[in-house]
Amino acid sequence: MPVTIYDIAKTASVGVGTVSRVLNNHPNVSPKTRERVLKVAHELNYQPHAFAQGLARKKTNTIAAIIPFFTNYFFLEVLQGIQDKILTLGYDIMLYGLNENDPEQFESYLLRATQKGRADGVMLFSLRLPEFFAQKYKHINQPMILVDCAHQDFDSITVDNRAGAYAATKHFIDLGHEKIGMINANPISPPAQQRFEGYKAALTENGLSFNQNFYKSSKIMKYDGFSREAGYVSMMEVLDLPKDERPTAIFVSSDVQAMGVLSAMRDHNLQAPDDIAIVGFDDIELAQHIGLTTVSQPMYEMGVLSVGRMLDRLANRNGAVTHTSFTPKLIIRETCGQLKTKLAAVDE
Amino acid sequence: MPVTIYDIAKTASVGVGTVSRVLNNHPNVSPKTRERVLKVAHELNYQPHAFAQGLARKKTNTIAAIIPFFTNYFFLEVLQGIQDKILTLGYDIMLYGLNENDPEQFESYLLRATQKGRADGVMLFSLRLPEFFAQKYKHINQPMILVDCAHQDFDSITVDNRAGAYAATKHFIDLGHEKIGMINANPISPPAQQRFEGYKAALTENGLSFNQNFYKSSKIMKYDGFSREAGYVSMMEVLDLPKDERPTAIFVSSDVQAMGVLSAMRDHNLQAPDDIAIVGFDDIELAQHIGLTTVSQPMYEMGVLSVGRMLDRLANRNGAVTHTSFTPKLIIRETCGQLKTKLAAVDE
DNA sequence: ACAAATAGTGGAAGCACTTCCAAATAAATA
DNA sequence: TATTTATTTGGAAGTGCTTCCACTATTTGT
Repeated sequence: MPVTIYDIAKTASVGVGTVSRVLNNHPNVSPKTRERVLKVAHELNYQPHAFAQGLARKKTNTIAAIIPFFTNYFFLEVLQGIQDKILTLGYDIMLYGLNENDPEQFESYLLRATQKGRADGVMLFSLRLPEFFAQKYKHINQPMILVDCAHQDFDSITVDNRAGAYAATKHFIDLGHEKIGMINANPISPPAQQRFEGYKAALTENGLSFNQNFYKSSKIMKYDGFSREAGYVSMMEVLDLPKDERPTAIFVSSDVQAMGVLSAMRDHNLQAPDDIAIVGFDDIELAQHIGLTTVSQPMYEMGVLSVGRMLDRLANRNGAVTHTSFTPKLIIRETCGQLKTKLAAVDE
Repeated sequence: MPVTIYDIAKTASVGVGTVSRVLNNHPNVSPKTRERVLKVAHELNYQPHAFAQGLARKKTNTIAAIIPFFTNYFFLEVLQGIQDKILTLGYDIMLYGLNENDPEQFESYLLRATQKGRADGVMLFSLRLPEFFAQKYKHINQPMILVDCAHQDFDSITVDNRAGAYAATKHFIDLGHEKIGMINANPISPPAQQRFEGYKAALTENGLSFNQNFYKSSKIMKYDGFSREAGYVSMMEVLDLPKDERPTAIFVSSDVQAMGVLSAMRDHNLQAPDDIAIVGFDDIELAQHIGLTTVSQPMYEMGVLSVGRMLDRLANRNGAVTHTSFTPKLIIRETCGQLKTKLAAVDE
């Protein structure tokens, strides 16, 4: 039933080699034969068998993507970038979506994605690569590129969390704030650490000192503390402080957390930016709906770029490992407020 | 370099047939041989070649999913359901994500997903299947199952839009509203039509008449009018009406649109539910953050079920076509307000 | 017109597996 | 113990394609 190149060969009275050559645009086949074969192929409604091609070519034309489906939808836009780029290049995407932060499931996906003959390469998103796996994997001749996470032995594309956090904090300083706090996710997460560093650097490099009372990090493990609940809890702690000991502005390490922060404020009948100014991080879709000032990452571009890296790597397996970092940019909306002086003028 | 079953066969001094039998848990292989082969396979760190298996078995163990990435993130949760279910079954997912509503891209994905030897079946999400393709496809012996869309010739899993809209509208009626409006997406979209029908039915079956002035449908083509902008524009029209001619409650055909509706209200210094009560449809993540009453679809379950259908179909290609419909349920939050009488008592 | 180079072609071998068939071995029956 | 039956086993054939090698047909040069 399914038509193969043998059927074409027979019908067009040529050899299978010739058919293959025509189909793959190899030179060295006369125009008349080429045309005849093409005609027959079309008439028979021929479709190449993907797996057979893959087997013979030792190439799957597929790349695997392991993506955390939970938290912040960061991946979604990156995925869109990848999608657009990759399909124009004739590759397909094999999707492995983690629904929760389960190391076992992660590993099983990793194993599966890296199975021989399944995909030409794998892309890993926002997931910490277990060291033992990295070691094991290095010897396999299959490229892996890391997006929003890093490992010295593999190509990576990341966002400069430190710079983003710095920009957010600096913005508060420029607005005239002096009591600037931060609500962080769980510090075991590298991005959380980096964002904290940026925050601290902005403070100290601009003549403000780091005040432990204004800094809350989460101990919640789920989603590494990048959750609405974590933000809520931390903000509640902040609001336990007497009114005049509270920070006047808070940089929150993610937009989802900022959602929780905002809820906590509402529960205390407080408003951003009037009572406390807020800046988030990520620029999830929600952010624009609620007017959250936040730090935006060029997600789509990261996706596109990561595909480029993958192809480079596929073409040249032994090139030097590269690490690319994008600088995120501050998107100013309502929750950060305006210049303090201006505000004061209006208020009083 | 890569180890094949021949390597195992040689090392274990058995034939390749035996190796294959062991690896596939066929009976008729003595315990000792089985053990020996297994041991060697493990020592050599053997991994079966996915494509070679696929070719020989005439089965890819992959299913393709064509999904619109744009609008309402409905698909995301469905995808999670699919993901969880499918991987436990040993299948992989090939992802084809449409970034925009581009028929050409859609068709190219469709072609690709249905390519011979690429996937065992394809799942189509929220996408209208072109009739010519349906006809063409029917003859291919590859299952296709439709999620959130339908076609008589293929299995489908949908949501009962009519029932959902009915429930939303009925809720307003129960709350005592009499001037109940609807802001709809573009009526060319089947779900939009169905939701409109449900709205209308609820009205007429409960002694209220349909008032053309309270109904606004969108002419916007982008996303079939399921967008924030569309909602905003329609609501602005509504708000052009003199205050006492406006509806007191509005059912909006999607949550994204409801976002726009709410913005429009804010721009007029109006609040839900105090000034106008609002109910949406979809229950996107946003909805709970902003307290939007809405109609929720069992998305995860739909994903899980769709995988089940796919496997059934894979096992029995000639069974009767099935159409499953889920009844969505009303999630009551803040934007719909409370009983009119109660409200009045508080207000005055 | 003839040799030498080139273009075009058929088909075998290989890709890494599964599966079937026949042969060999072991177990069970008489 | 001889014979039948059941269990194991090796390996060839097949899956649909690419690629290489040898061979033929066509040009080109002289």
